Amino acid sequence: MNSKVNPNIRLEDLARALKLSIATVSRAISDSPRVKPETKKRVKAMAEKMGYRPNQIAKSLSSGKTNVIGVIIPRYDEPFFIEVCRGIDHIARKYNYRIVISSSRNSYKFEKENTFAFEKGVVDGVIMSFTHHTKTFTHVDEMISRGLPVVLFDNVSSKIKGAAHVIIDDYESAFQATDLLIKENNKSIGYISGTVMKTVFNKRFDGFKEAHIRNNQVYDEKHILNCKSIHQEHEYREVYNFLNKLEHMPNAFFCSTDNYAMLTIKALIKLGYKVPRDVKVMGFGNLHYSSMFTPELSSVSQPSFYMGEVSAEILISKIEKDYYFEDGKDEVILPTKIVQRETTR
Amino acid sequence: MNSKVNPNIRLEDLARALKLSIATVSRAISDSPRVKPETKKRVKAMAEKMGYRPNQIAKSLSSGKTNVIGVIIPRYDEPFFIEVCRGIDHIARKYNYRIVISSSRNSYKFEKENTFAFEKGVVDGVIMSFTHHTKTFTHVDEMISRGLPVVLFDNVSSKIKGAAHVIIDDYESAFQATDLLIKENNKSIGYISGTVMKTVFNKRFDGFKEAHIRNNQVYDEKHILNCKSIHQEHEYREVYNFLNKLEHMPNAFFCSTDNYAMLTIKALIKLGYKVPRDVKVMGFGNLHYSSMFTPELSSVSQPSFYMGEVSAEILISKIEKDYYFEDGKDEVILPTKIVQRETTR
DNA sequence: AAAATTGCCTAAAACGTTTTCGAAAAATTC
DNA sequence: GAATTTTTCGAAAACGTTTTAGGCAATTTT
Repeated sequence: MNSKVNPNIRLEDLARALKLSIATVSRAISDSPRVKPETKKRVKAMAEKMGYRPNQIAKSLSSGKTNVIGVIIPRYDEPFFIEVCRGIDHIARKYNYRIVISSSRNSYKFEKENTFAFEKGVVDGVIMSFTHHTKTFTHVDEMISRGLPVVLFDNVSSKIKGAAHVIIDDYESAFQATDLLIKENNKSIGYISGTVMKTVFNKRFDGFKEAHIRNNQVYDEKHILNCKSIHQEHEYREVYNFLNKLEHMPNAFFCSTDNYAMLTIKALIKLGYKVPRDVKVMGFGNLHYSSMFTPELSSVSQPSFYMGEVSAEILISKIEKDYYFEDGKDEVILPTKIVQRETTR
Repeated sequence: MNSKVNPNIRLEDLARALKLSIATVSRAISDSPRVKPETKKRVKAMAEKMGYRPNQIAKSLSSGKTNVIGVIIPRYDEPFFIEVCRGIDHIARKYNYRIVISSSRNSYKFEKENTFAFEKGVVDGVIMSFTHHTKTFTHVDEMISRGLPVVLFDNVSSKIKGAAHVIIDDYESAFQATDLLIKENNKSIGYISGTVMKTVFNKRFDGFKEAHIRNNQVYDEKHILNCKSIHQEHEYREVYNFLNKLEHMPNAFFCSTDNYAMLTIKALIKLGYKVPRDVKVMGFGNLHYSSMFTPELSSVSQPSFYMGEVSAEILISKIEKDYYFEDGKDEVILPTKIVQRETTR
């Protein structure tokens, strides 16, 4: 069912028009040294004149390369992931790659589907971050064993060998943030986060605990919330109810996400507290709207755009130079930075 | 340079193992009625056993279909576009398509590049929204004339024939929003927006004006701001300075975007005004974080997700059924809804 | 002047499918 | 049991490239 309807011109048409062979035309187009400059000129002029555009599909089939990078993120509607994608895209373009973004819609099943879709020689490599439901990794192992370069970022797993990891030090960052809150004389600090299924959240909580231990301060279990809801509205109710039932309100909250920080602030205000006067709040992620929020949000700044850039650089070097990090060195840890704005002042 | 390294198995391997022809195996895999059920079973069992996965590239080359939809948006970091993409993706999956999202990074040059990349038989159709710098449309005309189905959404142009348009009635929506503000007894209303280059902004301003005319109310030219900046920070300064210099503060502002609404509120609060007590604010877009904002933002709700869904439905029907809207009927106008939350109470 | 080298080009195979055309086998009809 | 129809399968062309292997002419080396 090859629709002869669109009159796309092919190498063969150029060859005929120029009285050359297809091979020569192909080589001329791709600037091979094996064709004489004058001929190249002729070919290129004719290609321009006839409006020739190479058929990428045929190219891919023949060369085995697609110049496409597959990206799998847990969801589209989290600005962090979009920022990472922007970073990936930025580097991809630089090296003449395009990216295909797939969302797992927070489901292990869809994530697996996405990896299968990417296996089929449609992409040259894959950059991905796991959903927090992902506990087995055979789908990734399969990609790797088929020779597809893979780079993992953000929510990764150390169980996977043969893929590079690009992460931040969640533990250390959370430690620093909490340490700062403690040093600024907040005697009791709460922690608000999401599902305990997500390993990054656990690491952040570990950092939170460690900061308390090292400063000889104790936190109250009653001040810890791990939301179970998924939707914004429900999460807000959960946070609100939690805060509402507290007998004693902490001086500050460390939230594992800017989103939770915003919900927390909103609930605090509803409950009649002033932020930061009565309660201070520290977020995590430093999304671009953190600074638009009123009051402006203090946050652990995660280099999301840069994280995408680094992931893409590594992936492309894997693809092109067949260059693999040796074992143990395949982990890149990106620095974070605490940005103090109004909510902790 | 076909790397024999990955042992992907092909139809030929299946055929050999089953002592059948490639043709039969191909047909069995794709459930053609021309092969006996029993043979199908055998083929499918063997395919499963040997881990066969069809090569999509070869499939595309042969069939002339890629099952990929190209999406071009002005920028990644605007939640509205991401929402639209989610909608597109939702429908695309339903019909077994994948989407490739490209950002024009707010540049006409990149937009054109993106359309060229999509022309090359890599996609079956294109869904796009223009940057506000886009004034000529030959790149789109070229796609259409090559037989590539195109659907335009949001920021479109009526100059383009042969592409469907999916839009909201910016004029009417802005009219309704302003009308409501007037009816609720706001005697003077300001308007805060972005560059006048963007036609949707102009239409929204027209609606704003019309509501005044019909209600016999006048607005003050001094209360109109069209920001020229691009970056958040600068825009905020611009809004702040504008408000700061106002001799007389209006009772309410209609903002052409939720983003502007947030900046406006932030500036108002900084200047010591209470929202909504002193000044009311109405946004446009109803992004998912409008409700997380404190105070919660009133906004014209734009069905962004749905807009994506509709665009995808139209595109796919164009692709599959060769079904084209007849002239004049190729425009779908989606309804908006005013969501009153705290900032106008 | 013969031999070797270089520069420029071509024919044809290969990539892995789909699909057309047709043939053989099986089932049905007379 | 022959003729017809239906079912089932196979050979080969096609999709548009890249690349291998090689050929011919011009140039350089012996």
